[in-house]
Amino acid sequence: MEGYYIPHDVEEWVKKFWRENKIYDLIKEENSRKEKTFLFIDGPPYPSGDIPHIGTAWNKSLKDLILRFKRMQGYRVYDKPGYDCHGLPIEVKVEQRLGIRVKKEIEERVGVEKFIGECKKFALNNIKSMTRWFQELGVFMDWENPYLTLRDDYIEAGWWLIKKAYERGLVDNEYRVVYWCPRCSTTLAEYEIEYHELEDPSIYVKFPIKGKDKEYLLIWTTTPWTLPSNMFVMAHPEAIYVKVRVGDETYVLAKARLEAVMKEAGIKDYKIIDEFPGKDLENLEYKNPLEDILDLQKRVAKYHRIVMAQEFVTLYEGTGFVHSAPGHGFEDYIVAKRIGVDEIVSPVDDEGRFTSEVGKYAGKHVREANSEIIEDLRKLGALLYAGVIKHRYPVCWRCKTPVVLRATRQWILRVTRLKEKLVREAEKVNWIPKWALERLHHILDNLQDWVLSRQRYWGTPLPIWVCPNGHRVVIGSREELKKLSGVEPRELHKPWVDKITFKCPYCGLEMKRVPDVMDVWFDSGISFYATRGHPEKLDPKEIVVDFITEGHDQIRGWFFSLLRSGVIGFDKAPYRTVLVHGFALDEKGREMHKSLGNYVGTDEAIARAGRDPLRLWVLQNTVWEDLRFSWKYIDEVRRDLSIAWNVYVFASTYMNLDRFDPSKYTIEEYREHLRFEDKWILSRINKLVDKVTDALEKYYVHEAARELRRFIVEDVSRWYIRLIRPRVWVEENTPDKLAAYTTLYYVLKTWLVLAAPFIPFFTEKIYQEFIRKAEPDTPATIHLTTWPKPCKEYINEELEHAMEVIKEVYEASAAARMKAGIKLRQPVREVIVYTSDKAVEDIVTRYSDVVASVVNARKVSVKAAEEISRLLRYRVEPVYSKLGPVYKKLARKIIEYINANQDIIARDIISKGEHHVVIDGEDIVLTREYVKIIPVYIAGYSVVETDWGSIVIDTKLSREEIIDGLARDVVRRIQVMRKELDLPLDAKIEVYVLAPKEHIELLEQRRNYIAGETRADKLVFTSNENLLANVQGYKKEWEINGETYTIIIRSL
RNA sequence: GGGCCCGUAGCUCAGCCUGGUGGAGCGCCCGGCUGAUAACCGGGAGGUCGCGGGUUCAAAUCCCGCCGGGCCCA
Repeated sequence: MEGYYIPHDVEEWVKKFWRENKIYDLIKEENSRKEKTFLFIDGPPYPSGDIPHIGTAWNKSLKDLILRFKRMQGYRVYDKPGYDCHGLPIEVKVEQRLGIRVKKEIEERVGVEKFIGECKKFALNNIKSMTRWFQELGVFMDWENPYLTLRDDYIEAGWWLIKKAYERGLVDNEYRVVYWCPRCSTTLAEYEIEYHELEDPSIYVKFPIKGKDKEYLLIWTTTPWTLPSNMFVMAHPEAIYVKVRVGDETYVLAKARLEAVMKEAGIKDYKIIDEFPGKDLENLEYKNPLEDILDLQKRVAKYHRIVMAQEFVTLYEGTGFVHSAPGHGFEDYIVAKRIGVDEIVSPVDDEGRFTSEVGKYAGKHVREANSEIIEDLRKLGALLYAGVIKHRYPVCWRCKTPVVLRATRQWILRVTRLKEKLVREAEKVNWIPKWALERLHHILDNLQDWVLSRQRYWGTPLPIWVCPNGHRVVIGSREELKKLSGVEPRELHKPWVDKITFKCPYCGLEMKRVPDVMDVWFDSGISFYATRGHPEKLDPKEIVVDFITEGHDQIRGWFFSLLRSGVIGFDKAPYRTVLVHGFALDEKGREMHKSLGNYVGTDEAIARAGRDPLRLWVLQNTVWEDLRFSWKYIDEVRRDLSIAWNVYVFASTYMNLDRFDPSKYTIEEYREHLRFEDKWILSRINKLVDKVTDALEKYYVHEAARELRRFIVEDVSRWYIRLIRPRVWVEENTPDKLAAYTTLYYVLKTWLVLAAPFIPFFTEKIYQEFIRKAEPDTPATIHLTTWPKPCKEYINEELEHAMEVIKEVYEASAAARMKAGIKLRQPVREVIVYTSDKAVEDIVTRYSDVVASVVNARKVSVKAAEEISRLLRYRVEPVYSKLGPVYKKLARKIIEYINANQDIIARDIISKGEHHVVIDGEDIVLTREYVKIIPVYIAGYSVVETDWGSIVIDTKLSREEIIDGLARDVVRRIQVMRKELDLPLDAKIEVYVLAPKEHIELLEQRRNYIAGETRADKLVFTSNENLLANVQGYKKEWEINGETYTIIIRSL
C-alpha cells in the first residue's frame, strides 16, 4: 500500500473487483448455507424520481450495514429490496407527460390500457435508475430480484388478505366523508394532505327563525359552497346565547362571540334583549335563505333545526352556531348519524363541480361558486357581513389543489374492531427508540377504519365482484378467479381485470368487479409476507420479520400499515424490532426541496464526497435524530478515513520493508516481548470489539461508528504508532520489533473487519492489499470474514488507566515546554511529577521509561505534592480599594510593607489565613481580602497544574542536552531531504553538513547517532564552505536555532 | 389546536436515561512535531447549556410553563 487516500480511486477499484469476481453472488452462496436466519424487509421506496434522496441513501446505508453485520455473525440473511410501484404520484406524473388535465380523459382520450402501460413504464424506468444508485452506494441486496408491488403475484398476495378480512367480516362499504382532490378526482388519505395558508371568504349569514319576524340565527362559514347542502345547525348546550336588537332586526348568537362579531361586521349600535343557555334552543326550526332559489334546499327543509353538539361547537371563532352539511364535513356527518338524519346530501361531482341537483350553480367548481353564492345571499337579504380570512386549509400533497370534503361510498376495513389486539401486538415489538411506541399509541388511540378504495387506475384492483342484487364475492387468488370465470386474465391490473365477469353464485346475475383500486399503503403494508409469495405457500415461521427500519414519518405510514395487515391476516405484529431513523435536512434544518435550491441528491453526494465518507457520515449521526446536511462535516469524515488509510500505509510500508509475514507470527509467541503499549492497544481493540458488537446488536449504529472512528484516529494513529515508531525504525528484526508488528497487524486486521459493514469499499481495498497479500488463505473478500469476538484476556482496565495517566503527564509536560519555549525535540534533564495521588505515583514510577520517552526527558521522578512549595515564590499585590477606606492615612505605610515582604505575607495567609504586623503601633491583620496572591515559580522550572498534581520541567539545559537537541534537529532536516528526494526507506546515503565552526565539535560527538538514524554511510561535518564546492547532490540551506546550516545528501 | 423529537462554543454535534467543577471536531490566533502526514500535536480566545419557574445542599441533566425548528396528526 502506498499513496494517500482518494475515495473515488478506491471505490472504482473495489467496484470493479466486486463485479469481476461476482462477490455478491459468492457471499449469497456462502450465506445460503447458514442455519440461523435473519429476516429483514426493505421498506419499499416510491419510484417517482430517478435519483434517490440523500435520506434514502442513509436509509439504505443503515440497512446494508445491518445486513452485512448479521451475515458476518453467521446469519442467513434475507435481503430482498423492493419498490412501491402503484399510486397517485405516478399517475399524476404520467398525466403530465400525456397532457391529461382531467381524469375523464384517461378513459375517453388516452385509453386505460395505454395509461396503465405508461405508468408501468414510468415506474420501471425509475426503479432501474434508483437501483443503480443503491448499487453505487455499495448496498449488498438482491438487486436482481427485487419485489415489485406491481407484479401479479404480489397483487395476488394482497387479494388473499382482502379475502381473509372479508371472511372475518371486516370488509364493508359505506358512506364516508373523505378528502377529495378535485384535480386528481380521487379520495385522499389523511397522510396525503398538506395544510397551506389560503385566503377564503369569511361570511356571517342570517338564518330566519321559523315563526318569528325579522329574527335570525347568525351562522359563520368560510365555505359558502357548503350552504346549499346545509341540513341543520349545531349549538353548544351550556354556552350562553343572546338575542340582540340591531335596527329593526334581532340576531341570536353566543354571548362570548357578540363583541367580536359586531366589531367585524362594523355594527356599533346593538342591544342585548335576552340571554339564555344553548339547550333552550334545541329543536328550534329555521329557514335556510337559499330555499328560495334552490330546489335541493326545499327538499331538505324538513331537517332544518338546531341540534346540540357540545364537542364540536367552540367559542374561539364564529358565532356559536355551526352550519352543518353532513355531506361535506366529518363532524357534521357524525352528528347527522347521531340524530338520525339518514339522508346525506353531497351534490358535488368527481371534478369538484356542483351537480344538477343544485340548479343554478350546476357545473361550477365549488370554490369558484363562492362569490356567486355570497352575491345571492346579499340579494336575498341574508348576508350580515362578508370578509376574507387567511387560514390553514387542506390541499392535495401532489398537486396542491385545495381539497373538498365529500360524502362518497367507499370500501373500508373495519380495523377499529381490532383495536385492542393492535395495541397489545404493538407493545410486544422492540421499538428503537422507545418513543416510537408512544407515537403509535397515540395513533391507535384515535384509530379509524381503513378506507381502502381509491377511484383511480394505477393500483392493486380491489378483488371484490358485485351483482345487481348486491351480492358480493371476494377473490383470493388468480386461480380462484379463473375457476369462477373460466378466463385467464392477461394481467391483474385495470383494464384487463375489469373485463372478467361471472355468474353470481347466489342469484345467477352477472357479477362485475367494483371499479376501485386500493390505497397504496395496503400494497406496502403486506410486504412482510407478500415478498416471499402467496401466504398459502409460506412457512408460518416466515411471517414475522426480525428487523425493519425507516424514517419516523413511517410510524404512521408503513409501520402502522404493516401492523394492521399483520393483525388482520395473522393476528400478530409482523415485526420484532423496528428501528426508526431521522430525516435528512439541509444545513439550516429545513427539508430539502428542489424548489428551495437546497436539494442534494445521492448522485451529487457520491460525486463530491465519495461513497465511504458519505456512508460513515450518515451512519455516525444519532440514528433516530434528524441529520443536517453538511459538506464540511462529510469532509471531516473523509479526513478521518485518510488518517486511517495512512495508518495502514505506515504498517504496510515497514512490514514490507522487513518482509514481515503475519501468518508466521502470533501474539501468543511474542507474549513475553510485548511492551506496555502493545498490551494497552490489545486491551483497547478487544474492548472495541465488545463495544461495537454490543452497539450494533442494540442497533445503536451511531455509537458503533463513533467508537470506530475514535479508536483508529486517537488510539492507533495519534498514540500507539507514535509510541512504537522508534521500535520499527530499528534495522534488525528484533523480537521487540516483531512484537510491535504482530500487535499492530492484529489490531489493524480486527479494526478492518469491524469497520467493513460501515465502509465496505475502503475496507475491501485495504483487505485485498494488506491482508490478502500477506495471508492468501483468508476469504476472498472481507465481507466473507467472520465477526470477531472480544478476547477478554487481553482486556486490562488497570493498564488502560495507567496509559490515561501517562497521556495526561505527556500533555501537561508539553504545555510546560510551551511555557518555557523548549521544543519537544530538545531533550530536558528532568521532568518531575508532584502528586499526592498514590495511583499516579505508582504509574509514573512503574512506567518511568515510557514517560521519559514520550516527554523526551533524561529522567522522570515523582515527589510529594507539598514539596512543590520549594519551587514556589509568591508575589503579593495590595488591594488599594480595600486598604484605603479602612486604614486611611496608614495605608501608604502598609502598602510599602506589603511590597517589601511579599513571600512571607503570602505564606502566612496561605497557611494561617492571615498575616499580623504592627505598624506605627497599630495591630494590622492582612487577609486575602486586602492582598492578591500571585504564585511565581522560581527560575529554571516550568510548571503546569493538573487535576491530580503538578508537572514540572527542569528548564536548565546542560551541554549534553543541547548536543542531543542539535543532533536531532540535524537528523530531522536530513530525513526531510530524503523524503523530498523520494528515496527508498532503506537507501544508504552520503551526507555533508556545513555548520558554524563552534558546532562542528558538538556534532562530531553524535556522529554515530546521526549516521544511524539517517542511514548515512559517509557523514562529513565542516565549517569550510570551499570543501563542499565540488560535492554533487541535493543541497539545501536550513536554519537551526537562528543559525544557518547547509546540508548536501547523495544517494549511494 | 394535539402527540412525539430536537434546541449546548462562530459551525456540526457528544454529554441528559442514572443530578456533583460544561466537552469533542471543524474554524480562528500562537507555538511545536513529523521518513504513515493532501497530515498531526500543544496552548489560547470563544458558552445567559433556547427562555422562565420549580424540586434539590447541588440542575445542561429531573418536573412544569413558554419560545423556535422537525415529524405525525387535527
